[in-house]
Amino acid sequence: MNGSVRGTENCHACAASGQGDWADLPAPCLDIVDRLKRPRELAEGDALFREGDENAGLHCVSRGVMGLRMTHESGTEVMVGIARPGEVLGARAFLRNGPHRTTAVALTVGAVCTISRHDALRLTQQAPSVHLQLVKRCLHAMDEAQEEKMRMAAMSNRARLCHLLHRLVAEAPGTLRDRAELRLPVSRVDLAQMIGIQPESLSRLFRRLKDDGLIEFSGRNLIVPSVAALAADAGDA
Amino acid sequence: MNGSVRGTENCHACAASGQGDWADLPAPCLDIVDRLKRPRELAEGDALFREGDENAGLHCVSRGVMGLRMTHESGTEVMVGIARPGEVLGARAFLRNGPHRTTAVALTVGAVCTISRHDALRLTQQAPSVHLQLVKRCLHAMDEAQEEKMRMAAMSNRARLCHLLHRLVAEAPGTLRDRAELRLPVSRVDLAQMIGIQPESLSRLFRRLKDDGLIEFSGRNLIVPSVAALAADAGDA
DNA sequence: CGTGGCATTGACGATGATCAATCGATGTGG
DNA sequence: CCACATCGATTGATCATCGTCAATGCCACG
Repeated sequence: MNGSVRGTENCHACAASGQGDWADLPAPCLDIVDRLKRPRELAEGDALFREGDENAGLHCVSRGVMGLRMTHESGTEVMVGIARPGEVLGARAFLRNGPHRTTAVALTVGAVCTISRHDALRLTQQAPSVHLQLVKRCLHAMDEAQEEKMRMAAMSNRARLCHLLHRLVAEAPGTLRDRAELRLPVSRVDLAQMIGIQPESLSRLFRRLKDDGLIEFSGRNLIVPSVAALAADAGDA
Repeated sequence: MNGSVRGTENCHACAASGQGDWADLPAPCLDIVDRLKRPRELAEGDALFREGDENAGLHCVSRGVMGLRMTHESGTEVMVGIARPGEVLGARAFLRNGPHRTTAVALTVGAVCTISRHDALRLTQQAPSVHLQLVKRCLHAMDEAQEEKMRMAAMSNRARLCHLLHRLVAEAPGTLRDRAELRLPVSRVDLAQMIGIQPESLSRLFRRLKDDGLIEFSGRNLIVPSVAALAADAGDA
């Protein structure tokens, strides 16, 4: 799929490809970022940082899919977010200058670029636009968190699942017209945790959606005949 | 009510009283804020701003309790936050320079101080510490939103209710030792929405907690014999 | 005294959690 | 190559819980 860009971790290409967090930075800034960054390959399951770790700087996903997990005191882990190429990770911990509150793990093979905390500090101080961009990203993330919190309280499990699938479909590349076909980047257990139900319940929900003709699936492979229908089911019901 | 009796809305006193968001601002900054602010009295039900409103500046709660609601497309309203004296409202919309995404309504009689967008802009530009403080507040709010999102997915309804009550108890004044007695600032419906269940289910949950000796209540008046026991029940189960 | 809003209760059907078993894919060792 | 163990996903059965509809109680207010 996107294995074409392997090796050439270039910020300009990276920012241009998706609508990444750095997309609307002025070109000279991107040049600096490009010089400062250190690329790193990730295998599936590799951790970028863990809950409680001191923040080591800013990370930017260049390939693959990253998962953000949070641990509850009771021990259960919950996936609270998914990051794709172009997205910045660790911005909150960086801005707060405190430890990470989430764990970032690679859900697929991929790569990230890292700017050390030291460099990032200088960068944000010299280029206020970068700082503003980071704040903007956090504000956006916060809007999402709050919206999802509301959705969690106001919508049915089925609607939440449809919404989540819709989001995954929308984010994934390779959607043509209204029909989508993709490989889910997350396990059933993670999926279940993201909408707050048990894996068994998720299985039944999946079967119902299949019975209703909304989706087809086999393992992690998912086919959505009509994305619009999926979105409609995520809105009400 | 009559402007004449309007009290001494003094930022120094306000910041000193609670651990407000302005608490660790340098004194000269507080002086400026004190001059810029315009106080306003609020009756129960008054709206400070509504979803979609352009942000008019920064608001700081000086007395009373404010509720933050969010509307889902389907029409259902959900209370997503509660603000008490010392807390700043509208910081996100101000930083983002966009419309509000929540509606702020007074849950009790109270008062807020407002700094116009124009003044606030000058202030944040001239005093970076104020800007940083606002960002810090947003980051903190985001941590809370994310944590609550996780809690929403990982914990039982009963545990979530205990957690919410514990938070309300902790925030309210007048808790002595381990026993707490307070008047809830929110209706049953709001309470139910905050943990994502129906009012009827909430009623039954309340009764169970009472049967278990965790709480006593009559209308909005709540008595918690052992705050520690309540916190314990919010952790697991 | 009646009315309307809020909270509670009951009854019933729908849904999810839990325990347990099965199935399929994958990987390992003989 | 086959047997075996393992992990993830699914299914079934059962019970607790929640949502829904309806009725009642409570209280403030006109």
